[in-house]
Amino acid sequence: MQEIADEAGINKALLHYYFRSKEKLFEIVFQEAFSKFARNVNELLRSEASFDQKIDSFIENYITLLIDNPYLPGFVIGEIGSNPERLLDFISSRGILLDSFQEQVSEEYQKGNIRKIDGKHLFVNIIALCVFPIIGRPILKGLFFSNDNSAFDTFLLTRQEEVKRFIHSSLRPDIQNDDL
Amino acid sequence: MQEIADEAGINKALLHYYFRSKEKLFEIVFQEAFSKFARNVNELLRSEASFDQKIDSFIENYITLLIDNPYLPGFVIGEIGSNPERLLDFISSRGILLDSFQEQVSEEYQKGNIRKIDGKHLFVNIIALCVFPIIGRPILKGLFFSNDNSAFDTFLLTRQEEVKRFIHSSLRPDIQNDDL
DNA sequence: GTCTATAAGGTGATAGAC
DNA sequence: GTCTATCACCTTATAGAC
Repeated sequence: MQEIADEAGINKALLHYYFRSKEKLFEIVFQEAFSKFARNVNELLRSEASFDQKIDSFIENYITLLIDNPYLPGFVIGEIGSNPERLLDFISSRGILLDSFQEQVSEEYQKGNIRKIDGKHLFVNIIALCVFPIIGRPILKGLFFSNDNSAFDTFLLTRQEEVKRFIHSSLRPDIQNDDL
Repeated sequence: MQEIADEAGINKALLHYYFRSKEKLFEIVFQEAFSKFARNVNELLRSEASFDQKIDSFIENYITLLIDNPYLPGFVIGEIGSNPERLLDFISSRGILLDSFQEQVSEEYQKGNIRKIDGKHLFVNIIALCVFPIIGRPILKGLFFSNDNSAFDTFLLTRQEEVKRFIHSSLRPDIQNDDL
C-alpha cells in the first residue's frame, strides 16, 4: 500500500479512503487486468474465422497483450498461490468457452485438418508457450542475451511467429500425402 | 519462519539457531531444490543418446520431477519476482549447457532430421510445456475437472506422452517425402 | 478529500534461562 | 539444543484535525 500510495503521489490513508481495504483494491485491479484476457479468448472462439486463423490471431493478440502488460502473469500466479478459489470463481463466472474450443478441435480432427489431439492439452500448450517467456523474462534475458533488454524484446517479437509455426507444425496430420 | 517452525514442530528461535537468518535458510532450500533440475538437464545434454531420445527422456524426467516437487516452480517464480539477480547468478554458476543444446539443434537441422528452428525458442518451448500445468494446477484442475485431484493427476501423466508427441510432431521436417 | 498520528498485530532476529 | 520473552520494525487500517 505504501508503494502504491507513493507511486500515486498520495498517502496510505487516502488509499484506504478510496478503496476501503487492500483486498478491495486488489480485486478491482485484478478484475480489470484479467477481463482483458477473457474478452480476448471468448470473442475469438465465437468468431467466424477458420480454426487456423483463430489460433494465429489468438497467439498474436495474447503475446501482444502480455508484452504490454508484463506484470499480469506474475500477478495471476501470485493469486494462484495465495487464493486459488477466488481466482477460479472469477474465471468460472466469466465463463471461458472451453467446451466450445474442445468441440472445434475435434471437428478439425474429423475433417482431417489436424492430427488427433486432446483439446485440453492443446489449450494448455498454447497458453504455456505464450505466457512462459514473460514469466521467465529476467532469467531468460540473462541466460540468452546477457541482460540486454532490447535483444530480449526482439526475441519476444520473433516469438509470435515462432509460436504460430510451432503450433501449426505440430498439428499437421500424421499423413500429409492425401493433399499432394 | 513461523509457519516453517510450526511445520517442523519447533519454534522460531530454534530455526534462527540452526540457520542464522531467513536468507540463509532460503538459500539452502533453494539450492537443493534447484540443483535437481540443473543436474537433470546437463547430464542429458552430455549423454550419447540421439537427439530425439534426449528430448524424450528430458521431458519424462522433468515432468516426473515436477510432479514430485509441485511447489518448486512457484518457489522459483517467487524468486524471479523478488530477486532475479541472485537467481540468475545461481543458474549461471551452475552453468546450464545452453550453447551445447543450440549446437545440437542446428546439427540436427543440417542432418535433415528436424525443421529449422532457433534453439532458444525450442528450449523455452520445452520448459514451458512441462512447467506451465504445474504452475496453473489449481486453475486448470478447477476448469477442466471440477477440482477432482486424481483426474488432474491422470491428466499430468498422459501429458508426458502428449508433450513428447507435440514436440516431435512440431519438429518434423517440412517435407517428409524424402523418407518414403 | 487530504493530511498526521496512532492503533493493533505480525515479522525477523536476539538475549538469556534451563 | 531448546525454550520464553522481548526488541525493533513494518503492515493494514482507523480517528480526527483541517
